Amino acid sequence: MAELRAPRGMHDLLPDDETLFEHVVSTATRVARSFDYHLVRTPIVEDARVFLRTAGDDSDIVSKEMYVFEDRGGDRLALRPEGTAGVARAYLEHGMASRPQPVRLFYWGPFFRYDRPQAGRYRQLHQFGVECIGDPSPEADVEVIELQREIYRALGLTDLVLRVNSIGTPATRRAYEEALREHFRPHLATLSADSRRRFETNVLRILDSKEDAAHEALRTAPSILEHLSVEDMAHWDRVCALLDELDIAYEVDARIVRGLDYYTHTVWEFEPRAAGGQSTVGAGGRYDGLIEAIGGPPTPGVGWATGIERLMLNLTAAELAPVAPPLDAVTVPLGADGAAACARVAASLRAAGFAVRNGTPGRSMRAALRAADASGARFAVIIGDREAAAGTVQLKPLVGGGEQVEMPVLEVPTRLRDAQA
RNA sequence: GUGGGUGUCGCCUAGCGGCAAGGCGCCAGGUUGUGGCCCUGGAGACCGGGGGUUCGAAUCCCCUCACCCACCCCA
Repeated sequence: MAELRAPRGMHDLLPDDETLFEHVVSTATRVARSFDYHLVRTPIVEDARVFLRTAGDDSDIVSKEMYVFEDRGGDRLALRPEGTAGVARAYLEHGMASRPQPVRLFYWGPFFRYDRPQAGRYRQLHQFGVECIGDPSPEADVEVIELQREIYRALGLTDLVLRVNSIGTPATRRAYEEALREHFRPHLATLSADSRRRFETNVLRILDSKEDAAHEALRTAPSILEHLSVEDMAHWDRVCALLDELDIAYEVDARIVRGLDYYTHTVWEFEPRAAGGQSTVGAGGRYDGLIEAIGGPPTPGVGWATGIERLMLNLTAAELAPVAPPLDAVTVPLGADGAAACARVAASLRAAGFAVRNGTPGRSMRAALRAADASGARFAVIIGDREAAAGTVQLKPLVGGGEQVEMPVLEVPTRLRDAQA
């Protein structure tokens, strides 16, 4: 066992996994671009206040999961635990409110949560997310949900369940919280300690509790949907109607309240049908109060994030992981002149767009061909001193049938291209 | 933070008081410059770490660390 290891809950992404990671990111990127969303890269580190002011003091992210540190200049910084607050900060800082609204952005990269690791849960995780900022309409909510669903579909994940809810505006939420308190007050003695604490700090999140999930008080709790104002209800009804219009299947789940305080109106989650522990693949919501919370003008926004590692787990389980594209050729150098010629031929083939490994010089032909075979390359390009002197190569197909052919160096790119078709 | 499980070459596994084995992978060979299958050889392990019991510990006991799984919560 190596003495030095990657930090707890953080992982090296080795070449085999990287193929899948790249597949997820490139697929999501392609779909997002097709909806006119554009990549934004914000720093991995932010002023801690960006998250402290937005996520809510009782959110798990702030209360126990954030990596916070002081830099050498005494600034209080945080490794970003989620993406929306940083993107909102960038929107504000760069005056994106003066661009045509809404501003459609996507991002991907690492996020950090100081959490106890387990299957599908990491201290450094990667998310892909989108934000649609500056449009208060239900149409924007449904656009980002549709975009999310299209990404899952493009990846081949068609068995995800979409659960949707509305948590209204802060005003209706406050009224609902009062109703919830009245409902839970008589049951306080029998609820878990965690729920009793939430009763004071954030009563909504009692509904989140799995510890008390079977408690009678949770089953009989009033639904937030019954407490929506007329305006909230209009927004919610429109979201449902648009989802129906687009044939996006969903289930209404009044217990989804989201872990972060900044959400308003529509909130949702995508989960595999065979739900296990850490199963949520992606989740999102509307966050009309967030930009105000970090010092900007009232600005509506809606977005979601999806866990790249969790997508990778689901794709692997469903055998939807792609195989890496094969190497086009490996050179087999024999002798000093052959080695020099191999390097030149490899360079010219790469310039022509092929992926070429230059074979290790000094090996026996047997060993070199074994290595070429193990690489999975389509062709071996054999050059010994004889071929080097003649300006030719022995082009040997490594997969399927096909005879080895000696040909001038200049003909090799054409042959490789023909063989691709 | 709370439970449970597991630690033996790079990976997977056997051994469960008496010389640490095997498979995969890696390297080199199997007579001239030709891969896969097969065969031979090689490198690679202070058996997670520390302490104890014993003539003798990978093996039994204690402590510790790490990882995994689950809870909590979430991506």
